Amino acid sequence: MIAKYELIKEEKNSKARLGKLHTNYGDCDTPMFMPVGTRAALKGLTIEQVKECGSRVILANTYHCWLRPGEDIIDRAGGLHKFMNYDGPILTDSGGYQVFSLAKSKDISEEGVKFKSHIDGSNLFLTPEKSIEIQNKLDSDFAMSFDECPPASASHEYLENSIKRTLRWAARGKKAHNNPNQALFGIVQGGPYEDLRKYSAIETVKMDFDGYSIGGVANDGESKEDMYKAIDYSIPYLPKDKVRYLMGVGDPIDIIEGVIRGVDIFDCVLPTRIARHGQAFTRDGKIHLNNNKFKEDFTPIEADCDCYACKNYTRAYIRHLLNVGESLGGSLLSIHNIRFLTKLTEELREAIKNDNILEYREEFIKRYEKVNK
RNA sequence: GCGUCAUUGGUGAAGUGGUUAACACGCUGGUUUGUGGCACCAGUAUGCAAGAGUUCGAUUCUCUUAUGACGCC
Repeated sequence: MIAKYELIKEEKNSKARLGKLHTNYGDCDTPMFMPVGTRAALKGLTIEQVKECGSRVILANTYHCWLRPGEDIIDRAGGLHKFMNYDGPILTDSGGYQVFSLAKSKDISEEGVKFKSHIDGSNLFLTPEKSIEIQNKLDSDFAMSFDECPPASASHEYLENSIKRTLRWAARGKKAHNNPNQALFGIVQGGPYEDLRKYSAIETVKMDFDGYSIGGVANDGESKEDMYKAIDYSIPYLPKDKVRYLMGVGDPIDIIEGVIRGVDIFDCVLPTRIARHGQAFTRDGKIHLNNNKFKEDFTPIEADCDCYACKNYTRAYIRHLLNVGESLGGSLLSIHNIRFLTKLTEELREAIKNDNILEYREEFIKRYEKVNK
């Protein structure tokens, strides 16, 4: 069975929506945040710890799994779920982002993208068909079309060609797709331009995918305004009965803004990455737990947080772990940060039910940005 | 007791008779948005053992003292 989205309720004062994703591995309430396990692992966490954070879908990366250990090995292991011991839903990225983020030199042609492995420099060639074939074997529940993820600085002219090629790639990928248990998403591109987003969205929807992603946001210093424009210009053309996924976004305020604009699911490396670098999300803004001022702070990261780290450890201890380079520090902070974002989406769902999401946003931002300033 | 050599920031250390004393670690801030990450960026010695002298000018030359290493009675 292919995962299916069910729209439950639309919030009265915004475009926010409450929904449910029915998958082979259980239902997921949306809006939802998905943590990222790039190489079929959430850095530093066991699968039990990830589950305890309240997250449902885990994202794994096609490019990284393709290079190591290789999709055939994962296939023989029984697919990603068995391989990484996760009995919940898994989403795989197409590799399009890696082409953008880690290939120093790349050769984009109609056929696909030629670039060099970040591991050994060997020549790689990724095509829409290849990306889908790998994802089919990985056996994720959600697969992404292979797209071009252009930089935020890309011109209107460049993007116009790029989104058209991405559309052709989407069609090829859809044709190649062959896994009856896997949903396939199309990706809307077009930078911050209304005409391009509209065109990309309409044409992608014509191909009738199982869900729609909004891509190309939050790249290399794109402004918040441009990100919100990208969402606002894409959403109106997406069907209500399909799930909407804003790729790569995970700053708490961006999640709130995304939900209000009609986005259902998000993923981001932010909670785990900043955790490994010593930072924690809190209601009162982001804090640097490796700061000297926490040296003798024997309180939890957040007093009223129900995560494993907050229930059992103090700021001073976590600071110590970070300070001496014990990976447990990053693990505990990852748990807290993932829990923070899943809790945020729980509250957003509640706000949608109560039709007071705009008030929720106001109060959240007021508190979140107060202490930071 | 005598002789030789050393003494530079929190640490390991480069270095020069003349505007801001290299670099590394540490420390202190910050950055991070479909994860190439124990990453990245920035700041961090008004002072070169102490005192005196030579000099226009000394951390760099000279002397004395202190401390240390090695060698000799």
